Amino acid sequence: MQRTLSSMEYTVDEESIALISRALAHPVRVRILKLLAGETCCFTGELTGLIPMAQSTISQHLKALLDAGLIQGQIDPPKVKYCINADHWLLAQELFMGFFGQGAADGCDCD
Amino acid sequence: MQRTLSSMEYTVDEESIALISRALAHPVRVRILKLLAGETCCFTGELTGLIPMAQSTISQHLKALLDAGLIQGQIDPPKVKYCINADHWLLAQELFMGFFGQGAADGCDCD
DNA sequence: TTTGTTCATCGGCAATATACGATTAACCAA
DNA sequence: TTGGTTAATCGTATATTGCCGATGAACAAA
Repeated sequence: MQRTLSSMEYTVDEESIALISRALAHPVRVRILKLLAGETCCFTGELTGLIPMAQSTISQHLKALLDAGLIQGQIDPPKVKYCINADHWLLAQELFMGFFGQGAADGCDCD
Repeated sequence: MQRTLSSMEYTVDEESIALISRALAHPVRVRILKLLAGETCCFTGELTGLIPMAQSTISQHLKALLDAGLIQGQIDPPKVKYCINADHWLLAQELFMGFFGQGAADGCDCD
């Protein structure tokens, strides 16, 4: 995410929405989240069976979701369990609700 | 958005969420949407006065939002009015509500 | 027609994202 | 200790993104 040289400052919410959106910006990550949200839990190994991508690639996508705080992992050697990070999930939900809930209601004379 | 060689197919919703998320994945675009949604009505390229970026850069960001269907433009020579695309905005809202509304409620044995 | 205004698009550069195979790290079991 | 299993990380190639200045297109006004 390249930034301009000029000092452009964003609010925490703006940054948060952008950060979470980046995590959701690839359909396979949306798919993974759906799988994790549906099932109680999941191993990485099971995902490799469900998603036709290299194991390393899936691991990268999981890392992206981890970095965004949308999921969490728990080591259960030699496997790793991944699941939705409920707290952050709720925060993200509220964040997007607030964002999409704003404006666009009072019409626009472009129509 | 590079795709795997293997035939990975996604649902319409998954693709839509990824597409809209890509549009929201940069804080300046979130800011622009807030500005457009916040002001009573349409906005023009006075955005260049509010955002310390080159005019061409802002135009590119507007195009990204246009392509995602989140905003719409109306030519009013020599200016262009932009505003939230209310219809698509509502669809996006419902899409994300449905997405964030799923799962994460029935707990997870990772905790 | 000429000039001025506004916005989109082009070209170029640097940074990031995505994919893969290969390797490494961690751990259990024999 | 040795071997097997699982997942993260490394290295690399390619595609995309983001920024800018410069140019082009469209149109109103003089």
